[in-house]
Amino acid sequence: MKIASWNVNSIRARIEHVKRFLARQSPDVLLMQELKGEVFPAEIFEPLGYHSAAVTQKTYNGVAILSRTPIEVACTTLPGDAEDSHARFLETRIGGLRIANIYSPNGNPPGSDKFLYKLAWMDRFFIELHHWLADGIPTLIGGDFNVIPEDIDCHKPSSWMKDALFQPEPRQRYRDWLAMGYTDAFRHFHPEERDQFTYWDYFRRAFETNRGIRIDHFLLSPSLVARAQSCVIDREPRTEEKPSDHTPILLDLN
DNA sequence: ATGTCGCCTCATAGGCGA
Repeated sequence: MKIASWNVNSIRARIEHVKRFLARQSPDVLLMQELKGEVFPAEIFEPLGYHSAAVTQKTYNGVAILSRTPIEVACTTLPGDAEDSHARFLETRIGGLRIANIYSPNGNPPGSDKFLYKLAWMDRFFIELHHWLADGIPTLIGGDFNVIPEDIDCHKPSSWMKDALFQPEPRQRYRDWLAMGYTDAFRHFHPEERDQFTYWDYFRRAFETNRGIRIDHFLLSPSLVARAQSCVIDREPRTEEKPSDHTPILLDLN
């Protein structure tokens, strides 16, 4: 089972990119983030053999899942704050797995209300992860986590020191999730590998010079680790015309 | 501070979020 995750930075602007990715990689499941629009074009993907489920809002955020097999939607909001209307969370069941798609808050600049929202969102997600461990359903979480886990996950730590994605508080929360028992799939297969990124700024020729960060992740519950065969970053979509600033990660599961 | 995208509107330029 091949599962991919990709922050497309507007589904409308990236339809042709996504179609090319599906044709080339033929994933069984694709998680997408930052749809940036109220309407999700499910009709585009049906003829290509994909079921879909989406959580959207106007202008901002938005997450969707494509799957070759039917999707059962379990939850469309992150529990813990009834006032929270951001489209950032989609929990599903696909083929006996819990597959959750998240778009964790960016939180810039540090110290702002947006930063506090990021930390609160991550605290709420911790509680959800805790419940999921307890119920024993094999669980895969994928998405844009907006966290640079370790120094080797960015080209140059000093350039990210003032960025919300690199602050001690969100990084500690990500480590708490790992300490709870979840495995960062990419690091599981590439424990020491440097210069492996999923996001590059549009400016300053960041992609051409590989000055990026690794912020798109797959987390595996303990029961899934032995079933994971590989986890790689596919840089090809980032080389195309008018690309998203992110590129997909891919997980192969037995 | 800046660079570059994509979205939206008190819309064809500028603000916001990333």
